Amino acid sequence: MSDIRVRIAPSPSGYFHVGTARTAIFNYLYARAKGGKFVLRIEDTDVARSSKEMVDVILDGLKWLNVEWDEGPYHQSRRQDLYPPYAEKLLLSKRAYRCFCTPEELTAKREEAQKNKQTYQYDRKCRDLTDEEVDANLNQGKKFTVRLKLPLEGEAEFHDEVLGEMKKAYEDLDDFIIVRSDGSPIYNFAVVVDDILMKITHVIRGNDHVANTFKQNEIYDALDVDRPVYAHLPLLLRPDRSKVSKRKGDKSVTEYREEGILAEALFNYLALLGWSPKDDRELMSEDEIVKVFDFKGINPTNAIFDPVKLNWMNSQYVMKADNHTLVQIITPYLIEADLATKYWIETRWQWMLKVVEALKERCTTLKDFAENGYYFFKDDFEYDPKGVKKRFKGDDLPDQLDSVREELKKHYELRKETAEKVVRDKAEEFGVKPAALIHPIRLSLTGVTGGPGLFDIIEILGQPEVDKRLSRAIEFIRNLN
RNA sequence: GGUCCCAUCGUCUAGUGGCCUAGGACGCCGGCCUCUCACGCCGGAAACGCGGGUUCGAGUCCCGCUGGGACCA
Repeated sequence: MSDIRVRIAPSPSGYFHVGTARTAIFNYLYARAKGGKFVLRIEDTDVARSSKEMVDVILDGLKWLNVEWDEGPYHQSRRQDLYPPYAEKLLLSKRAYRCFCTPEELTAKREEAQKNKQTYQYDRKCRDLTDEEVDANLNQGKKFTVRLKLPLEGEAEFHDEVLGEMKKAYEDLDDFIIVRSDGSPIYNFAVVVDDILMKITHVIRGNDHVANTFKQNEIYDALDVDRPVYAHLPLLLRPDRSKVSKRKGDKSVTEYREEGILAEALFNYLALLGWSPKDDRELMSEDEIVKVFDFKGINPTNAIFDPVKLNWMNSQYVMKADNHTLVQIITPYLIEADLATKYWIETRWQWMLKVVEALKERCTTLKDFAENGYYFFKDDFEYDPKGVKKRFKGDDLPDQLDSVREELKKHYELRKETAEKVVRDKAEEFGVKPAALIHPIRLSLTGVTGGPGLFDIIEILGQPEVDKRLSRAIEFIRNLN
């Protein structure tokens, strides 16, 4: 057991970002790989977008992905009393100071700088106020913010496990605010205090936070607390190379889930985006990944999220999934598509296992089971027009099909071997290739030209259903002209 | 605009000075298998952004440029 403690600190927005999921996975993986603890903290100080429902979107998503946290969730909104003492401490040690500049003054200075094409920086006007001046301002009831006192020269630096040595000149950093005039903590300050209190040793997060890191380090230093180890992850990009985002319509974890992506597949795919086991393995279980997961395998380059590869990976997981499990997890999709009820499925479990077995290697997502295999549940489908044109032709066909139908009818228990023998024998009898019968029969039975092997379909459908569907098709073909 | 980061096939990546004639995976193309569709198998096209160095030797180290991204404004 190590003292390693990592965390994710998502802010709830009602949208579970794939980037958030990826960060969560990397933290989780690191904790598991190193025997540490994984803490969940909800940054819900933006009350407007932090309803219980919005928080649940994230909690449910994490649980679904099997990314279980060891501690939390802590809610930042309930921790507001914890920050002031730390600000007080910084004020006392003179590592921070009260700034009495008004928002108007500051805005004016910023605009002025902008007009002169200068980079705006706070001018540190209140940095060296005497105690008397401060008291005077306080007595007048003037509002103030708290700013951190930063070095004026030299370089801020830190080591990043992914990016290496990071440096930034202090002249590019200004005395930033850590506490607003209403006493509430600024993001960076709250994060640091929370991380200190939660004894976070490793901060693993997206590299969009590197700029924050320089500031946060200053807070750690001012507070005289050891800085954590940092690992900044590459960002997830869209195919147009911009950041994956809700606004641009990128799918959330919730949506992938609804579309029938398996949690294991998404986990696997996300773990391999920006991290590599350094060998040729791609399909890896969580356990396999945990065994070799390390910062060394993390790539610094931003990665494009490729839904096509995710789909491929998902199809691999679907194919390998256990049939019982599959029946269970596709049930909601069948119900949704109005193909069956829960009860109906439960009472035909053995039969469902066969359906799933026939379909699994042709389905990319769970939704596909309903979309590609509806004919196992409905018999009032239309015949695919292109199929009709190609397969429902020839004057002899109706009679031949009827002959096959009669022969099949002699077998109450229609096993696939039996069905195959009947069809092939009939083909020989008619002097045609088996395919000349097989294709029209498939179209008759399913309405489509593709799908599982015909004899598997016949066995699954069963005698009465096959007979019924063949009759319907024969009638249909006879009426074609 | 300022600051920081990044740079191998279209995409995800392996590669830490000679093992690279740059490997794997997705996707794409062709073939095999076959009752169709898939699966599977075999094969193919496809990359070190550019320019300078360093070195006997550079995808690998250094510099510049270009490109991309992020953060701040």
